[in-house]
Amino acid sequence: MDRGIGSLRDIYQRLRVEFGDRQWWPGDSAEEVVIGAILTQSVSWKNVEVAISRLKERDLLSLQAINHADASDIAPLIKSTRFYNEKARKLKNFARWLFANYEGSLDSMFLRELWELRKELLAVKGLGEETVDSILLYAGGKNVFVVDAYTMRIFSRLGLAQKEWRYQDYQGFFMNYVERDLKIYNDYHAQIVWLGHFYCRKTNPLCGQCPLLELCNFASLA
DNA sequence: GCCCAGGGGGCTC
DNA sequence: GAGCCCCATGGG
Repeated sequence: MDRGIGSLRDIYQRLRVEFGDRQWWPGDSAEEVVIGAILTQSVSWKNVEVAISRLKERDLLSLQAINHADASDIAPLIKSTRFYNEKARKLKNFARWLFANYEGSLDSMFLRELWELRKELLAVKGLGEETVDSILLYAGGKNVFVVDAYTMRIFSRLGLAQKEWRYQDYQGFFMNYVERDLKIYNDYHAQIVWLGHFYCRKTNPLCGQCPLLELCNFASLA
C-alpha cells in the first residue's frame, strides 16, 4: 500500500544517476516561463524556442506587450507551436486577466495563497491543470508537482498508478510520497519529461535502453 | 505520405 | 465524469 515511498525515491535516484541534474525551465524571466508554459501545450520545447525568439524579435515577449497586441499579430509568430490561433488567444486571455486582477504583476499574483491562486488560474480560459501547475512551480517557485502525459504513461507502465487515475490522483501520489522540496519537484518533473521524450514515445520507443527497463511492465510485454 | 506529439475546451450522453 | 472531436505545425 505504501510502496509509493520507496519506489518514487528509487526511480528518481535512478534518473538522476542517468541524466544528472536537470534543474529546469528554460526562460530568462517569470514572464517568459508563463508564455512558454502556454506555448508548449502539446508540443515539444524545440518548437516553442522558435516561437519565443520570434516574439522576442518583435518585442512581444512580455505580458504587457501581449496585452496590447492583437491576437492576429501574435499568431503568425507562434506558428511553430501548432494551434497557433488558439494559443494567441490564450496568451492574450492570461495577460488581460493578469492586468485586470494584479495590475500586470506576476509578483503580486504569486503572493496569493497557493491553492486559491491555483483555482483562480484554472478559471482563466486556456489554462488547464498542467499549464497552471507549470506556472506555479517554474515561474512562481511554488511547491506543486507537475503532471504531464509522460508522467501518466511512465508511471502506469511502471505499475505504480491505477488505470483510472486522473491528473489529481497522479499529483496527489507524487505530493504524498516525494519529499516536499522545490528543487526536487522541479527536477523530478524535468527528469520525467527527459525520459519520456527520449525513451517512452509511441514512435520509436527506445525501451531497450531505458534506465528503468527492469522496472517497466510495458517493456516486458513489448 | 503517414503518424504522432509535454494540452485544453466544448459538446454529448 | 468519460469519450469524442477540434485546433492545425513539424519531425521521424
